[in-house]
Amino acid sequence: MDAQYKPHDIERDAQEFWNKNQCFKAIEDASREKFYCLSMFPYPSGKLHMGHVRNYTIGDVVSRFQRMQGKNVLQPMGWDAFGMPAENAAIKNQVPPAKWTYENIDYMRSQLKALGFAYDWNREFATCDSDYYRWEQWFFTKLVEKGLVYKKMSTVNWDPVDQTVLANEQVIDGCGWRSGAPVERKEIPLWFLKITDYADELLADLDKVDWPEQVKTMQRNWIGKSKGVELAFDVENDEPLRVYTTRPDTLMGVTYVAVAAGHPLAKKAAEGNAELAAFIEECAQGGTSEAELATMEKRGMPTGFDAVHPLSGKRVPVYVANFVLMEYGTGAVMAVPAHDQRDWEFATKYNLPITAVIADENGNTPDLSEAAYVEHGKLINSGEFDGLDFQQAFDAIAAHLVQEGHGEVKTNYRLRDWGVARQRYWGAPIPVKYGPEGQTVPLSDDELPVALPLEVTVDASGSPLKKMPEFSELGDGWIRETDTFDTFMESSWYYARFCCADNQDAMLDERANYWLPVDLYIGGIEHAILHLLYARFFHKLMRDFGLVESDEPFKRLLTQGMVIAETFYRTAANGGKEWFNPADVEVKRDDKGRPVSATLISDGQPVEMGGIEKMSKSKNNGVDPQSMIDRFGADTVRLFMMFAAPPEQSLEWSDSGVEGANRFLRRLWRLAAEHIEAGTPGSLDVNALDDAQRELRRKTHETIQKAGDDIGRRTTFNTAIAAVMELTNAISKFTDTSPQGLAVVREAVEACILLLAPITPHACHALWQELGHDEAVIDANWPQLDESALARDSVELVVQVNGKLRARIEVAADASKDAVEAQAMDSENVQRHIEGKTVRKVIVVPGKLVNIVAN
RNA sequence: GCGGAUGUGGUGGAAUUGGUAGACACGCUAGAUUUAGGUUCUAGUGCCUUCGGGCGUGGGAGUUCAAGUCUCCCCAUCCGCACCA
Repeated sequence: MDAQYKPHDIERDAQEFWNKNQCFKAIEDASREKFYCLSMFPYPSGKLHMGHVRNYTIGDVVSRFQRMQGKNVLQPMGWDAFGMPAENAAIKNQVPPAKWTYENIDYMRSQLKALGFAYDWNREFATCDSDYYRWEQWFFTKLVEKGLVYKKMSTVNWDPVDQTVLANEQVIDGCGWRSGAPVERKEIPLWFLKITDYADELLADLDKVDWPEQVKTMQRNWIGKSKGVELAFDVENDEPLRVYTTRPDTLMGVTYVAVAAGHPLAKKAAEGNAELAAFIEECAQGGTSEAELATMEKRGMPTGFDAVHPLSGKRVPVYVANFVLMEYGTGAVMAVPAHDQRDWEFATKYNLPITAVIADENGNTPDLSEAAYVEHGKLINSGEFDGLDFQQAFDAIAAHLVQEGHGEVKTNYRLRDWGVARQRYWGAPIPVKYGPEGQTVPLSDDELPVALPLEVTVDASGSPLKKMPEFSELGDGWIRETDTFDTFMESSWYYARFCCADNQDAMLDERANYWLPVDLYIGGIEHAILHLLYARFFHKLMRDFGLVESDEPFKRLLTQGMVIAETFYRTAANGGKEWFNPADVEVKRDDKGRPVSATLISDGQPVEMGGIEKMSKSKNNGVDPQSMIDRFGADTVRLFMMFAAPPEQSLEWSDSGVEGANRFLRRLWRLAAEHIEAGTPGSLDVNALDDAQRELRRKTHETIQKAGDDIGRRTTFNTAIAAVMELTNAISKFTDTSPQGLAVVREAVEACILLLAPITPHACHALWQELGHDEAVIDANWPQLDESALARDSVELVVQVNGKLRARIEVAADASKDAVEAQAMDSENVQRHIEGKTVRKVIVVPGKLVNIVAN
């Protein structure tokens, strides 16, 4: 055996072996338990970043672990290939998006292969392949037929200079990113999917999945089911204003009503009011993102109309307000400034009356001088409803409104229908055509697929499809829809297509029901709401069309944290910051190891330390995975990634941490080499071991137990690795080279290799062969725990006096409580600390501690 | 603004069910061997200390024999907010 650890040779050989033998080709087999492990597929942006490496290493570790548990494992990989960056690259470099995308895929595939991931590459596809998106188009036409799709006006960011729709990301400080012009909100007709039809089921089925509780909470809040009342304020000579409220108990506190700038009543009021018309126009300024709308300055203007309060009959003014949006709910809200903070701020600003109708916890009128009182409480100033609590008031007022024909109890959702149309080129064309008489018709099966033309010129002025008559004009006055699908459409069902990616005749087949649901889905926490909710929705749609049998796509979810790194910069003369990559910077430390300064290696001059941030291009703190693979090998990168932090937390990149991971692998290699050198072990006789041999063997089996639990149940790979490191440290200290000594070491070394095999598969592949095994380590079973090896004759307990550690005692494992207590009391240091005191109580926690309470 | 999370030595982190705070690693200090393959090995390393011990898990209160862990309040940072993927 080569005493040197040579990662590049080892990794090349192992990968060749896996390739040649098609080791990771997954075949459906109803007689075997399946395990479908999926990592969120990447957008082919150019090259892998550390976030990808982390994501895919987690998936690979779990896949290989499950394989060693005897499962039939599917781990596929593909490409989320449609999206804006390809169009941006096209504008910048005059390269067609398709060419750019497929070249990126080729490079990134080679990087994934270099990392040794156990993917079934036979199932690979890119979402921009027409073989993939054709089924999405087909399915969309079925949804149209079933009435789950509709078209309605919707607000988009409009760049008035470039005459194009902007994504929220392209709006910087309220201005278009290319033109710099102030962005406007514009209404255009768009296609929507009725996700709200499934709101209740999407909410209820969260109870069926094994997901992190915080993700489920986020989804529940996003769906936002609420029970309230929709009620009407009459308006003279006009339609009644309909509003929704979850607080009908505060209805008597309404002092004004606010409508959206686009509301018909606002438009009517503006007809004879130039000032109001100007204000309404101003309300169209700015972007559409919720964060922007929620944080902008709340402004309003009276319409001159009054609304009639449905309970009191009193008149309240109707305002136009910039924070009320036409497309959410009814486009109008009732305002209760005493009990809603936003209404309070608005009323304070415009000197509108504030009327308290809910008493505080002492039954008094709440103090409203600084803020609204938003808690529930008993009603006041509400006439016949005074004294009722929240629920009583809700019911009584709702009943009253229903009786008068002024309202109804209604369940509302915060969730809005999914707008799936994009005015962009690089996406799947929406399969719809429009007739000369204004007909809207989904394409028939024989008109599908609609292939996206690949040779195009992309510029900043809107979708090129609109300018391609050969695409959009169908003859006889018929034209094709030129909008494309939101890329969330493709990522909403790719996990199912992996089950039968080669099927040319159907979207899915029975193989999908063998593999689905995905047993473990791994990806970034940033997808906690949108992607995961859309995919769950799509799965239920497919189920209702008989394409899949399960209710949920992802049984278990692991949300990984970000990869972050130190940033370094210099401030330029103009005040701007120049960012330097950590690879080009040297950090100096004081004798306690604290970083004190940093210098740029190339010029030796100091740079500022800018704190630890998410790896990004803008801060230039990304570490290139490829350079790390070139330097240390894939196993070192994988090991560091899994060891540096638990998967759900953010992971701080550390060069010395990577060196440490590499050092460990070299040590492991040497340990195996020295063991082989030491001679042939005897056959292990567990009844003939001395104390030291039994102790090492116990450590081996404790490690087997812990590593299996950590990887399989807890997915805390870092602690599994730490446990194996402890075992290797124990092996290093164990110098017994007798036949039984060597046999115990052999068992320990094999355990290390098997336990690490999912994490550092190349090195373990080679070491397993060196130890003389014929089978490859990927086909080995996870090591078997021998419970009897864990047994101890005696255990160490700690003894506390009043909760403070005062002594340690060694007691027989089966010692009685009384015996333990007596031995604890016997201890010299304990006696010293209870001297002069009375022992009030002694608590014995078996196997753990004794606490003596004395005063 | 709303929703979700995080906070432990010089650093990353461990402590799984309320029961020994700091496993494992990085860094640093000292020493040894010399270091052809980004050497290796040994010892030390939370802070303070009168060497008895005291203090210590973002800050403040509380529950308990016992709190990093449970409850309440506060602070800081990060993620998402529907057209980034």
